[in-house]
Amino acid sequence: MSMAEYKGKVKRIQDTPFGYTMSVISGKWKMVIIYLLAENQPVRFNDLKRQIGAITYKTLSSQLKELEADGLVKRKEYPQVPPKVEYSLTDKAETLLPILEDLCEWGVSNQPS
Amino acid sequence: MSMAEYKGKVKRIQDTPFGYTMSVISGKWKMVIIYLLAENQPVRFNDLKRQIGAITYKTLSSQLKELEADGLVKRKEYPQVPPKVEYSLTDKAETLLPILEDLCEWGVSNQPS
DNA sequence: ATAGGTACTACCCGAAAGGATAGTGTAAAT
DNA sequence: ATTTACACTATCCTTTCGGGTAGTACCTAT
Repeated sequence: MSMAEYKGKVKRIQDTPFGYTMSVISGKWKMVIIYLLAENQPVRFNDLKRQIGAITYKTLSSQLKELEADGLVKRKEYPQVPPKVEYSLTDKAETLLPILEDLCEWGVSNQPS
Repeated sequence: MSMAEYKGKVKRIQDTPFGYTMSVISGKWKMVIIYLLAENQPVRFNDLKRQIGAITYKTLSSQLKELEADGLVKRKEYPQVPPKVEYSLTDKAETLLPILEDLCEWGVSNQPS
C-alpha cells in the first residue's frame, strides 16, 4: 500500500499507518534511546541515563514505558537486590532502524548550517 | 554518516540531523498536508481544508507557515479579489517523499489491528 | 556511620501545541 | 439585499509533553 491509496479515506490520522508510525517514534528522546540500544544492547536503566545525560529519570522512565507498550523495547528484570533491569530492542524495532538511518541521512543533507 | 557516528557527540537533539528531520515532519498534520500536495499540486488553501476536514483554519495556517519556513512548501499568491493562493511542494520536500512512503509502509506492516 | 549505587515513582509546574469560535474586506452569485 | 466564497488572523482555552525535585528500599564500599 502506498500513500496514494489513502486518498479520501483519512478520517483520523491516529488511525492511519502514518499516524501510527509517527506516534511510535515521536517522543523527544525515543530516537536517541533506540539508537543507543542498537549500539550497546542490552543496556541498564542508569547506563542509559548517563549516556543521554540531559534527560531526567521521570522522562526516561516514561519514554521507555511507551516504547515497551509499542513493542519496540524489551524489559528484563533480574530478581536481585539492588535491582537490575536490562533494556533491549525487539525484532519490530530492528525493522525500524533502516528508516531511522534514512531520516538521519536526510537531516545531514538538508539541515541548514 | 550513520547513526553510529553520533556516539558520544549528542548534546542537544535539536542540533542533530535526527532532531532536525523530526522537527520538520512532526506536526500533527504535516504528513497529511505533504501527501495531499504530492497528489494534487498545486492546491489552494480552502481545498486543503476541505480535503483534510478535521483541521481548523488556524492550525492549517500555522502548519503551512512552518512547512514554508522549513523550505518544504512554496506559497504562490495571485493579486486578485477574492484572493487566490496556491501551495505546492519544493524539491527539498520531494526528496522526503520516499522516506514518508517507508514510514507509511512500516505502519501498514506493524500497526496493531 | 555515612555515602553512594540500583531502578524507579509521585507530585507539581511551565511551555507549547493545537482546538473553538468569531471576524476581516471585497466581489460575484442568487 | 443577502448569501457565499476566498484566505486568512485574533483571541481564548484545553490538553499534552516534558522538566524539576524529592523520596523509596535495600545493599555495598569507605
